[in-house]
Amino acid sequence: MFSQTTEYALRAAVWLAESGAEPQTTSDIARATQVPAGYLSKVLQSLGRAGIVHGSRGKHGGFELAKPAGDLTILEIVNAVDPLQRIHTCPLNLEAHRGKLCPLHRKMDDALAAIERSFREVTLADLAGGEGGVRPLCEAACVRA
Amino acid sequence: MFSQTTEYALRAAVWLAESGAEPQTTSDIARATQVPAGYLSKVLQSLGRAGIVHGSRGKHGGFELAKPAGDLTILEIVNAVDPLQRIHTCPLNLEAHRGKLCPLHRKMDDALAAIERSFREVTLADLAGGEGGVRPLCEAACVRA
DNA sequence: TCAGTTCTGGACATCTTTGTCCAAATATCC
DNA sequence: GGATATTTGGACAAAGATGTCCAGAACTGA
Repeated sequence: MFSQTTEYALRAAVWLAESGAEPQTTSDIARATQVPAGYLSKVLQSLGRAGIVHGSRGKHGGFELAKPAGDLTILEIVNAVDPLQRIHTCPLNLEAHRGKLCPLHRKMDDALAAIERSFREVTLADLAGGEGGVRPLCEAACVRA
Repeated sequence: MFSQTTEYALRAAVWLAESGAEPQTTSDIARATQVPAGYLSKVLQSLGRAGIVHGSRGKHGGFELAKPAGDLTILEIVNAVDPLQRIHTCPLNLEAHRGKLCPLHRKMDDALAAIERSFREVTLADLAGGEGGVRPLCEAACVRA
């Protein structure tokens, strides 16, 4: 349902939100989030191009969030790597009842709209807090190795 | 977000719900729903194995719903071809806080739960009615060629 | 300047999804 | 029984998603 890439991007973003100002190298993040390092590199590049993270090179380089965690929503992360495609017109390419969706696609788009709404309301800061007694990602991962 | 296969399966199911008792051949359905016939054949086979449709061979053969349209939910169709995977445990394979999800995956699973709930409430009969002034699939497709 | 570190971007490998094609099995009609 | 219509299932092809690898650019510290 959610692509692997989306999952990876979110894990990385949450990790960065937790890491505060310290730039995290690709391999740091890979270790913590259990994402294949080579692929994570690609994902971080996407997030970079989308203006969500910022990478700096050389010693003490790495990735940081490009904005405060409270200003970055889950939706932005998702849309950066694998955009949530709303259904605007019936996929059967017909001109009839322009714009208005048939009952099936109306229902499907409603579901997408609900996800969009719910993801727009949550920022990385909300997730990084560890509210509810459970730390972000998973407890053990948060024991920063 | 929803796979091509899911989309195709739903279109076919809605079409069959509209068609009542008349068995529809694969190519009938393919034409009406604009799905590649060869692939649709595979999708219908999946739906058959899941007990959602029933195919009969030979002249006057084709596919029909295996149950009344009012007894088949969207969720059943979706789960037959591309099961909605809830998130039961943190994907980071850690033993910590067994069962309890971290904030990120809690949020993601909530979204999945909402879809599941909403799809469980809608039957093919609901969609086939054409309520709201818009016929199922798309108007033009319903002009049965 | 030099060595070491890290991102960047491209080429490529692998796996999954989507799509095509066809022979065989089964049903109907004459 | 023979001709035709249709599903069934398998093999294969094409495209996309995921994953690997490496050469080069850019930064840091000495």
